[in-house]
Amino acid sequence: MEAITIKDIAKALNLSTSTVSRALRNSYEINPETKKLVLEYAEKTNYHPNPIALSLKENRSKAIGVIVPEIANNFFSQAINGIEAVAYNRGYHVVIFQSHESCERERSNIQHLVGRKVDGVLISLSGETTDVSHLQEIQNKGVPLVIFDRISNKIEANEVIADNFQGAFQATEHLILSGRKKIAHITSPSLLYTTKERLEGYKAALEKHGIPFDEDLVHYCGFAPEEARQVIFELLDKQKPDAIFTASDRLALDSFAAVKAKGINIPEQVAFIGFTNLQVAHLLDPPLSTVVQPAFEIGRTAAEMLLNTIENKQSITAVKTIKIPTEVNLRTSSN
Amino acid sequence: MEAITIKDIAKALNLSTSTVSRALRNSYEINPETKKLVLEYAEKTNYHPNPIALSLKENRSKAIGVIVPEIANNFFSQAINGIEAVAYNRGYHVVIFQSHESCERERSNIQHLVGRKVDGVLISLSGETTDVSHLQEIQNKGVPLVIFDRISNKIEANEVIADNFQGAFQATEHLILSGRKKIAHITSPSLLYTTKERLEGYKAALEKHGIPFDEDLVHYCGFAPEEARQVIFELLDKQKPDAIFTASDRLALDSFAAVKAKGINIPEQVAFIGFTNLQVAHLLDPPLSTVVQPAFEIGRTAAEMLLNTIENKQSITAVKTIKIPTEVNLRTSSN
DNA sequence: TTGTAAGCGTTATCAA
DNA sequence: TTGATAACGCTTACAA
Repeated sequence: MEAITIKDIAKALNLSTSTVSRALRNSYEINPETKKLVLEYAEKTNYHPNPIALSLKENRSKAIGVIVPEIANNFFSQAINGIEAVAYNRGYHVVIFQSHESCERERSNIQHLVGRKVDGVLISLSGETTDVSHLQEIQNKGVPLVIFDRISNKIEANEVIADNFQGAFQATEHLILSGRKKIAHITSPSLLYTTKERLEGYKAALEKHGIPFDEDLVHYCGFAPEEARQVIFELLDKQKPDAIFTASDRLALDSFAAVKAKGINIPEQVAFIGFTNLQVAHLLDPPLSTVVQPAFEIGRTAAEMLLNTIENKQSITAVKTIKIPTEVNLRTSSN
Repeated sequence: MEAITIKDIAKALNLSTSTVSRALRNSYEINPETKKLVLEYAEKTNYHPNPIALSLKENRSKAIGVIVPEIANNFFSQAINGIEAVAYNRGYHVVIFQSHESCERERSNIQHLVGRKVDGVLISLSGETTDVSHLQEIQNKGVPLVIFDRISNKIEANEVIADNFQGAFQATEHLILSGRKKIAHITSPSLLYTTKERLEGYKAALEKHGIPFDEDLVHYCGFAPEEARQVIFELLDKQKPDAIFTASDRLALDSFAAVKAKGINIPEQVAFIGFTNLQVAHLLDPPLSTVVQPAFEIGRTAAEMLLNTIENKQSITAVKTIKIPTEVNLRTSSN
């Protein structure tokens, strides 16, 4: 039941391994009949080249590594879906790791992937990552790299992100146009690039409509489960906003739940809109308006960019950033 | 910037590769000083053994393969999370594939994984898989295998599943105890093992409470997006149930949305409970009672079982099935 | 057109 | 205690 090798074929057909190898790969420098013989035998015995031997020889693995903060997250699992779709079509494997929002773990993941000789790396940075030397190292080693969604301005790399500025602008403007003036922004840790971009979009919308920016209305939340709830309660007590713009699935749901728990009416007293990839936003009570990051599309695009770089269709040094538009879904209680 | 190898160390220290190798692995048959020298140099140059060369030599990869129908699914992404947690702790990599509910794709995934010499496979069957010969083949090859959640009775293998019977029983009984008599069951394709078990639980609860089983109240839904909606509309028109018990996230949401779209009051006219891993069930309008499959736990358990088999802590032939209890969350509009 | 041999990085066997 | 050599499966100069 052991897998058949080129040696076995060679022995069976009284040929040398190199002849068999040639028959299997090239078409030139080989007698068509020999070739036919080999191919038939290979077919019959269900021969498949050993990818590990190939990796060792060619120093590549036909695999790409993916590092995300968490798999069990709508955005990331959808992005992985997009990545996998492209990789599969182009004959690559996907090796997935989670950083669990830990920079230490992220470094270790990178080490593993490099050791495994992956042909390229797709990464969305952990919420903790400020030092990006581990990424610079793999760039120096010539390993193609694409950063998606959670990018960093500390490193020059190919990037794919949602248009966070635009999404945040639209979300905020939507709240303003529906008559809100005191719009809170509950968002992710301040060092994330996406956080900054969204804040800019939020500010730009306020400015456009002549509403002064009040930094007490902006709250940064870590990834601890109870944190958002505390922040919201405090916010509701002190700043008393008439609208909340949240930056992620988790923040949207935690805020939503916290506001309801306080017995505050949504959207009469506090209107909501969130950056989320929830698929049930329209079924919530009341339905939640959302700004959606096209996760699948982001994954797809990032994977394509990476594979193009790997296959030298794109220069490894020509760094660029692709922005994918967000989608706004406005929902009212009536529909 | 190329990775350093044993050869490099040997050359630098004027030793043979075998001595270096020994210094790095064994402690015996080696001069402590030589060993120290090698280890120091290895440390200094940041030497890491090439896992690909090791794989080729030892015919194993320190990687496990995971095949799930879809990654972008709460249940599966949480299960993968559990798998990854265990694998990481025990020094294994996780290679993930999706079958996209296609048996063909599943076979191809298995081929890839076997080719890659993964040390074991974790799989949750596609909704289409009836012929399990591809699984039997890898068993014959001696590749450790654990099937989780979507198992099959056509193959003897290690399995980890939720207690679907118990969960379905509790769900149905809950509806009965709240006064419902005409309880519909919207469920997955009939050939899934989980579907059968849930149906049994449903029937058992009806029987216990003297309600005759009516097969017109049971509807099997494929994975097409619009299918559930159609089924629900028809069901509402013809059978007019006073309660619905659904079998998955998707079916719960689609049914929920369809019933609301019909302008039917939940739960007054139709009560709901679903087998889901939604994290927002309590925020829906009205809150949705759920039977939760402990996805993370299932993944964790399956991965542990697999790694124990791989590392020979468990015989590969001693096949067993582990059932993980489900959790029931009852929710009413008032809380 | 085909075969021989070296090499990818490592370990195991045997000899020194 | 150390070193030379073969082997894992494959490709590719180079030789025949």
